[in-house]
Amino acid sequence: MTSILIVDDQPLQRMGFRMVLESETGVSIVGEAENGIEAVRRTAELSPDVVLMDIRMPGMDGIEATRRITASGGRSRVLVLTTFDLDEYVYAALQAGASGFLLKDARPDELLAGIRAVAVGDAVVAPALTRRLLHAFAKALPGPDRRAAEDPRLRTLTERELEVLRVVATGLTNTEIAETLHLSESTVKTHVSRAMAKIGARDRVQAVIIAYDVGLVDPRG
Amino acid sequence: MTSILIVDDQPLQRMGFRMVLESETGVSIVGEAENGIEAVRRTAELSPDVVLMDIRMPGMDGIEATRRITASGGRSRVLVLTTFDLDEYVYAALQAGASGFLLKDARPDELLAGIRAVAVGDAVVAPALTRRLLHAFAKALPGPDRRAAEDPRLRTLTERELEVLRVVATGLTNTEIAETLHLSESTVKTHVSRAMAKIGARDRVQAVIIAYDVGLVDPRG
DNA sequence: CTACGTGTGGCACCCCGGTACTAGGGCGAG
DNA sequence: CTCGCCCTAGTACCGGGGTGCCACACGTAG
Repeated sequence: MTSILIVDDQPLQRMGFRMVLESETGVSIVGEAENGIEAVRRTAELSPDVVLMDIRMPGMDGIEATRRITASGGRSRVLVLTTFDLDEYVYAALQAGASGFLLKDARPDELLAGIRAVAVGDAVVAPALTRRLLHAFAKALPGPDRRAAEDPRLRTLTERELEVLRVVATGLTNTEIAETLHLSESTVKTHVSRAMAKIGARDRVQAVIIAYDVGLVDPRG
Repeated sequence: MTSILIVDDQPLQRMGFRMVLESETGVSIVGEAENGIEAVRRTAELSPDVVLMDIRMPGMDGIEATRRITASGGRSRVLVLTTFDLDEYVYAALQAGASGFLLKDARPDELLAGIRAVAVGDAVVAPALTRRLLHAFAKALPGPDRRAAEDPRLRTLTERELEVLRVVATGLTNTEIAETLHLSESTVKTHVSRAMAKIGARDRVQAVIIAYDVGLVDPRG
C-alpha cells in the first residue's frame, strides 16, 4: 500500500486526483495540502511514500517545498505534477530533488505507474519532457574525460584493463562485471589484478580511489 | 504502422523480440542485423521508424552504430536496449543521439510503449535508470552547491561512522583502520557495516564511491 | 619464423570483508 | 530510574576478492 499526500492550491484539482486514485488499489491518500508550507509540515507529520506536488502555488511554491522535503532526509519522495512543461520548472524541480516530473494531462494509468515507480525508488519523467531533458543533458555533459588517458599511472594499462577498471569504479562485483562485459569471472579477475598491479593499488578499493583521483570516472551518478 | 529494425548479436535475443512484437498490432519488424556495421547499412536501406539497438556486439558496437545512424540525418530513431544499466553506457548512448534507453528485462507493454513514444518523437528512459540520470543531471547543472555534510544520505550517520567512512575512503583495510583509530578490528567492522547499511552501499567499494560522490572526500586532493 | 604482448579462460588456495548475533558501559532524555 | 542511542568488542560463518600459475589464440614486431 502506497501512501500519498496531494499538494495543490486548487481544491478542484485535488478532487480530481482523489477521484482518479481512490478507485485504484494499492494506493491510499493520507492527506492534502494547499501550499508549500503546509506540504512540508504534513509531509513531516505523515511521512507519505509519495508527495504529489504542484509547482505554482501561492506562498511557498512547490519547488521550494520539494527542496525542504528532500533536504530533511525523510523517506517521502516527491512527484511533481504541472500543467505546463516549462524547462525551467523541470530543471528547478530536479535540482530541488524531485523524483519525478509528470504533466497533469497524463492518463490515469501513467500517473499510477509513475507513483508506483517513485514509491520503489525509481524516477519518472513524462515522455514529452524526456526528449528535451536528454538533449539538454547530452549538452551538459562535456564528454568522456580524455585527460585521464594521459595520466602516467594509466599509461601502461591496456584498453581492456582500462575498460574493466572503469566498471570496477562503478561498484560492481567481479561476477557482475563478467556478466556485463560478457566475460568469465576468471578473465575479469585477471584484468582487475593486472590493472591493480600496474596502477599500484593493493585492492579494488584503492583502485577505485585512484580511478577517481586521475579523473578516469566522473564524480557524477 | 511503426517499422522496426532489430539489432542484436544473439539470434535468441532477436527471436525473443520478434515473439513479443509480432503479436502486437501497429508495429512491424522489417529487418534484423547482428552487428553495428550491418545495423548502419540496413538502417540506410530500410529507414525503419525505430531501431532496437543492443550495445555490446562484436565488431562495431551499438554506441558507434547509433552515432552514425543519427549523424546520417535519416528519420530513424534509435532505442537502445541493454541487459545492464551501466552508467557509462547510458551516457555514451545519449551522447550518440539515442532517443531512448530501456533494459531488456522490460515488460512487453513497456517495450511497446517505449517504441511508440520514440516513433512519435518522444524519448524514453527505463524508470530504474531515470533516477540516476536525474541525479547526475542535477549535479551537472550549475546550482547552489550543496557540500558534503548536508547530503541527506549522510545525515543519519553518527560522528564515529562518518569518521570511519572517511578513513575507508582512503583505502585502508579494517585492520589498518583499527590501528590508526586505536580500535579493535571488530569495532571497525561494526562501524563500517552500519555506515554502509545507512548510505545504501553493498560493499566498501560502493561506500567509497558514494563518499566521493557526496564530496565527503576531496577528489584530486 | 620466433617471440612477445594481449585478451581470453581455468583452477587451487588463502584471507579479508561483510553479516548476524550478542553484550557491556556511558550518557542524555523523558 | 529506565529507556534508547552510541561506541565498544567479541564470535562464528561464508562468500567474494586477490594471487599464482597455467594455457591457448591471435596479431605483429623483430
